[in-house]
Amino acid sequence: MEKPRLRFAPSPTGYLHIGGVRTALFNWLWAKKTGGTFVLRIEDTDQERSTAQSMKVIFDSLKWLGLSWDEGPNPDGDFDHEIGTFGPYTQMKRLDVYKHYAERLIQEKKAYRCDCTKEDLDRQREALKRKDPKAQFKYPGTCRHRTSDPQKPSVVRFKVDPSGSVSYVDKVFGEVVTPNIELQDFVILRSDGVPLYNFGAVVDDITMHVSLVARGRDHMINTPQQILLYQALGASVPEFAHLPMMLAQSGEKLSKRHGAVSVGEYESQGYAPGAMLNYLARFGWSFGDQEIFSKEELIAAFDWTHCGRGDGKFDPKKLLAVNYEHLKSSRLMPDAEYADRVLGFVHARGGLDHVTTADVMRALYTIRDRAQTFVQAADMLDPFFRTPPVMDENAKAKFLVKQAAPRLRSLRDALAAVSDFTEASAEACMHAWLAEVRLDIKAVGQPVRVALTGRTASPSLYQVMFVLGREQVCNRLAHAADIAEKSAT
RNA sequence: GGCCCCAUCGUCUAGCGGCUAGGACAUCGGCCUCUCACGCCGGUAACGCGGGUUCAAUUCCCGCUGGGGUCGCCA
Repeated sequence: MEKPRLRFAPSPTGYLHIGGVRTALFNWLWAKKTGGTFVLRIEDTDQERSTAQSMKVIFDSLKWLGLSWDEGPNPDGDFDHEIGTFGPYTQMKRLDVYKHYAERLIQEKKAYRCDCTKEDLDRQREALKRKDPKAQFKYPGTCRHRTSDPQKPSVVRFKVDPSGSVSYVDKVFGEVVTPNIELQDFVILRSDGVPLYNFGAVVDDITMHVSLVARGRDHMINTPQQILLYQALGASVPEFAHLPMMLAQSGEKLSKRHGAVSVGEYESQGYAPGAMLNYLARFGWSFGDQEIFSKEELIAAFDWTHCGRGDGKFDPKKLLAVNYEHLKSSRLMPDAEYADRVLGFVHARGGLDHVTTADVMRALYTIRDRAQTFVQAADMLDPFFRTPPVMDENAKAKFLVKQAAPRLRSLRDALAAVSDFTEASAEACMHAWLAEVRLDIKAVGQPVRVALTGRTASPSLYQVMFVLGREQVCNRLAHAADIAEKSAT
């Protein structure tokens, strides 16, 4: 079998949607698995909505996710830079290509110019609706057998033979048959020479030798028209794989109304790209009971036969759980990568610019299995690096009370005498001290925790002590004792 | 409304004629415990309905119902 060529063809009209990412991912996975080619093409023919900024967002998101493309625009260089055989793949730079193919179809009488105006058609549509509300409007073929007025602006329409039918075997849905009678003479080129989706995509997929088109099920309706175009242009028809939709919890189309839907939001909320990919891959695809995958495992396991056909609902809670699986210590992410990623979130908290990767590495083990996101992780790390730690007012009021002051001082004195300050020696020291002052750890644990971290929840006290170091621990205990002293209670 | 697609726990899913219908997330108990988590143990929870086919249907066929997609000089 020849190596497949796949593509992801988003239009730059906003952020990169997680539904789009799933489409990109399935294409990418199959290309990686088969040694095929993954092409990125920007479909910017909707000039009203396309922006250079959202094109950049697409590049950035794809790069963050690690979904690298083999051919397509090079965002790091000049857009005119050629990569591989083709490129850059932005449709607005290929207008003459579409025009050429459209011209050919006209020559061969497979398409014709039509100068019916949009207003005319709208009027006809409404008139029909008034006469028979249930009737379906189709272009009546007004210009099919006449020569359009060259003075008037005209579109190019593709002739559809109403007899016969189009059929193809979808890699996910199986055989799909559409009678041509359901179709109509559709527009392939606008009056301004810009191609419409169906035509642009087909011409591009032909010239870019795309052999498998995998896209959302919302495009399934376009496939018959596109196949007709392939045939009319004498090109071989690619394979198709349509993916079921990812809907919001409400069952509606996923949109901003239903919470975060753009890749960028998840990035800034502290999700790992691998987790995002893992969740999306397992959505509508399965591999026995396995839920957690590295990228490599995904590539090895992916196939089309285990793609489901039913639409699904996006579940942010499960995504969060999958993210935790990727963040906790495991084969999925080495400490160094974790530290690298979380450092940015630490710095983003402000006032912690001095913190280095090495600092994070030292404290990492205390929080790695506790944080679900990098944002949470950075928050947990905060007390280690900020001196004095930010005091939670409620924690202070509840635990740094008068009674605690002498205890904190006494403990400080005990810890100050420990020579080799480790997790174990700190623990041993504290136990000895507890025995000496005849207190239960439950009586002093929280005051100590608040003294050291400013919070009522933290990693193990001894881990915190070890990471902070003896001097910091003693200072913080003394500082907290002073606060407790002045407490009203 | 026409055309098209789909249908197993709340959610993502396994199942491809015979299973106590399995897993994961969520949820609810319990254990662990210096706090919060983590972890561990256990529970609740699904084959939409009606006809067929068959010795036997979650599984195959038909209808219904429900959900979704799409009906542009958007993609």
